[in-house]
Amino acid sequence: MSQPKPRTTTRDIRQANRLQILHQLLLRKSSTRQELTRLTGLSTATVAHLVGAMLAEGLVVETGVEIPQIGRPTTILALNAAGGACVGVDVAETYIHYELYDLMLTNLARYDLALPSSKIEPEEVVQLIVTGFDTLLAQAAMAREKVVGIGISIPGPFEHATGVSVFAPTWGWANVPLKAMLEERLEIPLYLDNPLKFNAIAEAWFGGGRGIDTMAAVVLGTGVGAGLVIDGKLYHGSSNTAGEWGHTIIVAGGRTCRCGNQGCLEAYVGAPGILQTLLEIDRSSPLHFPGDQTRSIEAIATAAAQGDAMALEVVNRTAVYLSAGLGSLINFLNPEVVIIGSWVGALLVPIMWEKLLSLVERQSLERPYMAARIMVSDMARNSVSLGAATSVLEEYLAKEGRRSKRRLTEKGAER
Amino acid sequence: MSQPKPRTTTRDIRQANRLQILHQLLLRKSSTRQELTRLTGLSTATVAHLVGAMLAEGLVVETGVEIPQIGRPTTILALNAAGGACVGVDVAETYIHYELYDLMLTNLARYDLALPSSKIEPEEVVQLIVTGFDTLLAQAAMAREKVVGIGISIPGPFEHATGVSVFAPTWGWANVPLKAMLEERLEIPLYLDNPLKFNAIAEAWFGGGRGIDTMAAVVLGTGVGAGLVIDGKLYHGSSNTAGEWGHTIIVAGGRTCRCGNQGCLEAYVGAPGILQTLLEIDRSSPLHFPGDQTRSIEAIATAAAQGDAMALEVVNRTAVYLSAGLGSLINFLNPEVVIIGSWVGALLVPIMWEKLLSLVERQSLERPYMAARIMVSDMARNSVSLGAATSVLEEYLAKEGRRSKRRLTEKGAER
DNA sequence: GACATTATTCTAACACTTAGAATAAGTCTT
DNA sequence: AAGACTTATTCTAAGTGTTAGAATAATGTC
Repeated sequence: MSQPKPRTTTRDIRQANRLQILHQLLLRKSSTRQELTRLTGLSTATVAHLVGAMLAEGLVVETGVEIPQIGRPTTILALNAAGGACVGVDVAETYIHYELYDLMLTNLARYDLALPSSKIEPEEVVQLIVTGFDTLLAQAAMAREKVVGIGISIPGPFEHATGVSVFAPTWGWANVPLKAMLEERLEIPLYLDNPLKFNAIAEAWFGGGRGIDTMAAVVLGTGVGAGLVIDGKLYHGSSNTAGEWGHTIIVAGGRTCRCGNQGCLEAYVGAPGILQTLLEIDRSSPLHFPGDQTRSIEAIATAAAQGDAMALEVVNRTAVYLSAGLGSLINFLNPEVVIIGSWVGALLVPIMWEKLLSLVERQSLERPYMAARIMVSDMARNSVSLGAATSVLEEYLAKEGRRSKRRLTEKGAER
Repeated sequence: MSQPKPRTTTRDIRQANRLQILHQLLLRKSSTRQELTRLTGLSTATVAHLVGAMLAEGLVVETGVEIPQIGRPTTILALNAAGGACVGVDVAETYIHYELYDLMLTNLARYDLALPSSKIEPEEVVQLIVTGFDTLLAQAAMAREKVVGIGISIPGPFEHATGVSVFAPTWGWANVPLKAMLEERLEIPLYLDNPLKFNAIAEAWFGGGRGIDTMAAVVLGTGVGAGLVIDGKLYHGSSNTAGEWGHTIIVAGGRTCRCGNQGCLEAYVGAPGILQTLLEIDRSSPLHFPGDQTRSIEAIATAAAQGDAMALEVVNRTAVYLSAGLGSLINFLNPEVVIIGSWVGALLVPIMWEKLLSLVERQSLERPYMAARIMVSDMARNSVSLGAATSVLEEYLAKEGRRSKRRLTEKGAER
């Protein structure tokens, strides 16, 4: 407020309107000027004007006409899917997942790479990203020049202002200037952030958060966290760590969490926490496969579905813990939608659904509970890669006149 | 996003710029066109233009000149404090507090009314607000016509869309159309909300939240809660109940809270919760004055300050609970500032300060903790009444051309 | 071919902000 | 007291937008 903020100008209005149109085209795959007028609330003149500019830019194409019973046919518009490509890379602790998309975010290629469980140096990760990117392009025979940007998800907090990966817990990284390192090798626009944020973006654009203003996209996997969307925008917080819901304390003085604190939600409803609950019930449970979290959680899910008492007990206790966390979240944030995602969520939450809902209802206040629609993510695709690609695409779409500006500069240089 | 939102127009830009100038004038008491240019980042032309309009409207006045060593003197500008008045009313469970302010939010009069501890009907409260308002005006010899609006804080959730007070716990109210009832009696613009929101607004404008984008204003009194400011604006949530932090669960299966749930933060760090902690330590503690919460908490504070072991134990345990709630809040919201307010906060937090900070540090992640400045509120004034008046004043200032528009309408009627 | 209907583009009006020129209001110098 | 200098404020014209309504386009029907 006291800082000399960038001024708001009429250009910002145009930009926002433009992005609104592009959003709709992305979500609906195709549309018409008339429909866009209704959807955006803009005048037909404005829509025609902006669409005209996008057609000239090559960002949008006319894909056909719709002939009505009577009257002039309506031109059908769509994003120029082939006008470029974008990439989402999900760097996790045990793998790197690469996905290539066109400008309508249709998946064109994907590629997986397992990481060794040992410590890994930043340089190695950079190298793997670079070579994996090349492999991905080769797979789809995509020209490098067509890629408008790469979104990269990295574990741990990321600082946008400096481009620094602040802390990657399992690898012991601290303050790695990852963005600069990558920029040196990949001369393409980059967008880095952590998977919670990207998952939330994917849900907001393509999942249960479509058209929703306020949402929490909860991740229930090995780790636990949330990405928050407020007023239709991803909320970063003051140092880009908002949404660290997994370290909400639900049992004062309870289990020790990997963050060093006691009683964190993650220590109860993250995969290792759930397995700990299992072992507390039965130290030698046959559902537990040491060293294989995924298999163990799957075993619990299967057994519970078949009515196994021990598995059900684990699921029920987990529901109690989870509902405490969800209730607090709903009370505090008062979101329209809460979407539960990631693999543990997908495996276990459907089994505990009824119980979970009634527990959340009990553990939250009436009004916020009534306002919140709780759901399990229905995204078929890899939400982190998709969200990463979406972020970089959004940056690309937002900036107008990329091409024409460049042309202008070239003209300027010719003189 | 799919609803036909109101369009953004250039008027909105003007409105925002106007409000920015008025904000600065309100915060600084007086300023100059030059200074406003620097503070807002607008051009001198725009500032002069907007200030010109406000002078014509009578909203701003030139209060003098500042004669520099050299050059043309600078005109000093200020809000036209005497141009109107606004009122903040804080309806609590045991009292109603009325305050009258001028347009620079300088307090002109105040008035208190004790409420009986019995149940009270909506009609009675409406009546008391109306007569109290008259008393307040009489006290300051203020003409009723000069009041531009009344901000009213009521306990429990309030629904802006319908003007309904959803639920006032102690009085057993449910879905009372309070706004309509008041509007019928007071033909003056009204703004209703609950005290958490108004306290946050007061802190954001005049307390530790000045110039801060993201903030949580925590209230530690009989009840516990927070008001959230995000991106410089009060955050309401999807059904205007965001910030219900007091019912965050910190001890799964713990104490029963008055909300019916178990283990809520409020059951541990609200005044009754703290007294329960005291009685758990010593069932017949001399620090406990049955039926007099305030006195009991004061007694604990005094005894702890003098080194009384039992009081210190109560304070320490409270610090442990409170830090769990604060840590979770800081992790989840990642605010720039956390301000602890209300009477229990004022009495006990300074005593536990060092301990509390180190506990919060331990119970939150490093980055969000480092980003958050935690502080005890330093507002001398009644923050709820002030925030209520501020809200209504802001609405008044935001709308341009109130007077001139009215004039136009009158002209229109003359024809 | 005239008419009806719907889509799209064109035109002129209107609402802003703002760079830079012009003007205003002082002090300082001579 | 006139002119130089300095800073504040206003004025002017240009630039960027949106948009209502007129004009035009494209189709089917009679």
